[in-house]
Amino acid sequence: MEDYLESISMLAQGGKVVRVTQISKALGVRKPSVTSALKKLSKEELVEHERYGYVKLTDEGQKIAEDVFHRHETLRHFLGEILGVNPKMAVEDACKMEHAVSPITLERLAKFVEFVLNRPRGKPEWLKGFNYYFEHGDLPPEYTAKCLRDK
Amino acid sequence: MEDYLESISMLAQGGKVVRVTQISKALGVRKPSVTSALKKLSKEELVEHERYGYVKLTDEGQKIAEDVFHRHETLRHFLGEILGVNPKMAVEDACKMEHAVSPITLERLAKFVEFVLNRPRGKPEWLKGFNYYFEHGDLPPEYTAKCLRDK
DNA sequence: TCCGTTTGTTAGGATACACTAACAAAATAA
DNA sequence: TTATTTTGTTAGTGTATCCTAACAAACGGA
Repeated sequence: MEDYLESISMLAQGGKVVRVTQISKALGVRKPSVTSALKKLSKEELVEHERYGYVKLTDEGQKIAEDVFHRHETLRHFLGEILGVNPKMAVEDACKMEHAVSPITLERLAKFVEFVLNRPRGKPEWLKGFNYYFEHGDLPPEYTAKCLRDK
Repeated sequence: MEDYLESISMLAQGGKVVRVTQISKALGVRKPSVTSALKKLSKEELVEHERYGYVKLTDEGQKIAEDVFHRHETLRHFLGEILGVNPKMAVEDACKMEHAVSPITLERLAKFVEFVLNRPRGKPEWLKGFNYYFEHGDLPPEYTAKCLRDK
């Protein structure tokens, strides 16, 4: 259900109206699945939807959608920019993982991503070291040199 | 189903025999759920189990169990030792996430954890900086000092 | 050995999704 | 305005899990 909310929110960007067919395509499910999801979400007061009409999120629904989106983006950034997973797979995995992360963990992950990518400024050296390590299974020359020097 | 395999594998550690009740308790589900899971896993040749008897993993089942366990441990380490999530929650979140991570992403995560915690040796300084940042919402004094100096 | 407890199974049902087929409403084009 | 196409709904199914209640097998002590 979270995916439906997230998708509706995305499709509504810029004040556009949202219809069943769009949601169906966005999520890769058939239209009857959308209809029944909407029925359920209406009952929970997360969307407004009348037969054959447009779909709109309630405030509560919008809040949840934004939360899911935030989880998604945090994971996507972590996977893509820190682990170096390719963009397509980063999105796919983020989609699956976004429903499994607890709020507290997510908050820490968000801070982590922010810390690594922006503090004190820009991507740190060690992350480049990690990329090298991942590609070559060993540390880059300067690390090794430093290690030897330290001995 | 993966959870069943993982659990059976854990319970069998050290050559111990495994029974339905144990699995039931380990996973927090009722015994009929275990019985039917075993029926299914038997059909897929992942476990051996005859009525009222012990439960054993096949080689194939053991392989999958170990893979799940590896995913679990990788995630747990990441959450606990890098993000600093408390141990109990690290386990819980790892349990939920372990079924959502693709193999490629998992491999990168494993390398990342190894890199951060062991290369070139021990926990790096910046990770302590992160912990401080998370607690105080700001960088520790030495970072700030370094920043100013660099200016 | 036989009776109660523990352990495991069967039967039947609930929920959360998804799907197809068939139909109904709305929109569009002739 | 009527015919056609597009869009959305309903009805009925299927699969994956879980559950409870009731029963059956196995185990262990008196």
